[in-house]
Amino acid sequence: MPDKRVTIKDVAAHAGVSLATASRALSGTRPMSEELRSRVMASAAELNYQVNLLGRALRQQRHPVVGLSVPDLENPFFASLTEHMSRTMRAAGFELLVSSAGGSVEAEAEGVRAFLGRQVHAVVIIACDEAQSAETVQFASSKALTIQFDRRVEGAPATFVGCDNRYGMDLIAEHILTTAPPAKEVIFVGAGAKSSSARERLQGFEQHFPGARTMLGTFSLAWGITAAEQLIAEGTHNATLVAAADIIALGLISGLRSHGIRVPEDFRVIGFDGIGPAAFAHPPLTTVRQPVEDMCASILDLVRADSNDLDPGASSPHGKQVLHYEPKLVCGT
Amino acid sequence: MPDKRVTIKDVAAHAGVSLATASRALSGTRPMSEELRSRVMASAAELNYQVNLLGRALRQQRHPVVGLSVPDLENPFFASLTEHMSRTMRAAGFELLVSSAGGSVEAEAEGVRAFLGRQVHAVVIIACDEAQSAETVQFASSKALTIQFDRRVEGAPATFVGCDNRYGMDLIAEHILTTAPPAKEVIFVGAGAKSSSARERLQGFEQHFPGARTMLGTFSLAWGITAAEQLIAEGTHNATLVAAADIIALGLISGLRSHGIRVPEDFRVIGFDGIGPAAFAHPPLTTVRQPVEDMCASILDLVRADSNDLDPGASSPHGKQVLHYEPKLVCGT
DNA sequence: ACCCGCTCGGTAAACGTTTTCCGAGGATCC
DNA sequence: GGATCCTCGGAAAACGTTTACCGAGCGGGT
Repeated sequence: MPDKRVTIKDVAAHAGVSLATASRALSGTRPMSEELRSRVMASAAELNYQVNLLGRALRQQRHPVVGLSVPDLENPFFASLTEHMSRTMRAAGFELLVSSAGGSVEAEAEGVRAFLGRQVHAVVIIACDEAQSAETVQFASSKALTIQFDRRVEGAPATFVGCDNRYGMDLIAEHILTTAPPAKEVIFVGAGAKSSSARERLQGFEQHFPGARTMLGTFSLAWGITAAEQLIAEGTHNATLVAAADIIALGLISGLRSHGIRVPEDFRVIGFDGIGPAAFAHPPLTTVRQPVEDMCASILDLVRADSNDLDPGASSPHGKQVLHYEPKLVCGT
Repeated sequence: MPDKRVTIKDVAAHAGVSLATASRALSGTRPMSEELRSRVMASAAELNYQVNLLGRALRQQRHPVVGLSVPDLENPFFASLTEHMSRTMRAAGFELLVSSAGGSVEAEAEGVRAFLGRQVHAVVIIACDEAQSAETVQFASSKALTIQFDRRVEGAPATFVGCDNRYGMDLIAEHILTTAPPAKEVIFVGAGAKSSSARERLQGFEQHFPGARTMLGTFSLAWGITAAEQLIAEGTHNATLVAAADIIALGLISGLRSHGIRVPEDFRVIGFDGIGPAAFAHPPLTTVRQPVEDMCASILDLVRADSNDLDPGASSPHGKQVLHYEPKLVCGT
């Protein structure tokens, strides 16, 4: 049985002061006599008052909220990113609005529109589709500070924050070449070119292993399993599998092991991302871990910088900017 | 370079009509001459106008938004629930606000307060802690329609939607007794009693296997692995392991297999929840699947019913209500 | 000719805040 | 004792909408 709505007007009346005084007492905007302040506070507590953030945001013309659009929460990497963003933003006094596109470009667009309609301070978007999400990113950029995260789309004037996928592949290649017999075949199990990360990881791999075999599917457990079965069906006995994401790598391992194949003795599997389950696998998956905390902190910095951007022109240019973070190799075996 | 803010006033001026007309043209509240309407629409498009939902919500005194508080997005079951809720609510015209507590009761409380401050239409909460979250649920109930999801707390006047954990355990027990040699030891690997689901599943198990061994940890992959190693260290060779959640079951399997133990030949593992990766495991994990879609639909119904609750007294009582949904057995092996 | 009712545009109030401006009262300084 | 400054409370405007109310125009029924 929800209360009747109680507004600051009720609090003011109950405490016998004006609206202005009540507002100042509650928000501490201006110093005031201790006696009055505590009287207002007491009234607020008694009436179970809670500020209406909509009214506040409307009046103040700012809304300490950032919207995060992710392609799909069922992907543990994105779920983890969301969790980290939530923590980071909350600690800095920003609320996080999350919208999952569920893989649909339309849902993504709708989610971002809802963010903008709610006057979010910034939009952080992990684009669904390198091509089709461009319009949405463009639109968001025209309305609010927009930051692309993890996946980049072409030609949008929005700062990008993500990890250096090429460098990650350098690390993986170096690891393979220094620890494995080069005679072993190296196969890339990646994802189709719908996202910049899929593309960059593939390109990074091809640069180090020109002519090597590549198998492309989606960023999912299911694809890893399918790829494993395909390899087994073909009679491949022994190889180093480089997965474009941990979730694929886990699928590969599951698929291989369920057919009695030993990992890492027969097949070696290497991942990318550094999600939690990878570390818990036995033996732990060798992967390159994205510095998620650093990237979130970087996004927070961008948001904060824009917050203080009340003197236009005096701060960082609003143009495109690319912030790459270096992943680190995490050796499991 | 974000636009100057463009309001409906600008659109009205540009189209040469009054605010009221502009508003009516855009929202279609009242029929009007086609010529005027299209002129307003054209102006809005040209100016790249987008409605300010804060102003609208303030005026209309309703905000088609529901807030969802989850304990931890890194748990794939909750991530999946979130994904489903997002889809369900979006399709019905409600926006979903997500807050992850990251396991912290304080963060949970803060998130819910933020929801309420934003005048959400309803709060859906998966409580972090059966005891400590009670206050938060109570508070939410006093301010808005509040629905407890999956985990219940004591004595809060909020409707509960979740699956029938006892019945799920009935299904599992029946499955075990009809398909396995009863001589095999049955062990429960669950989670501590911080949540109603952990408790109910444990109690359901104990009812069917009185005196059987129970090991309690957390709802996590790590705990599954730890438990597996503990069993191996103790020299257990052969048993049926009933996990309180798929995520624990997957940890068990991973832990067992990495020591060369065959599943399901040596150890049989059964899960609970029906998350995606369980189905993709090889062989697929036997588990009971929670009817997530039905539960989300049920929540939507509750939210909608309350939406139409403009004639107070004529509709469903706002009192406590418990909606149990029956999970279904999904046989992997 | 008159009135009724309908259509459709505008004016202004309202939603819950914050904040600017004003003014009353008191202290301080010459 | 007056001028000046500071402190602190209140009245009212503003944020961007929607919507209740009003009124003008007009067609049609008696």
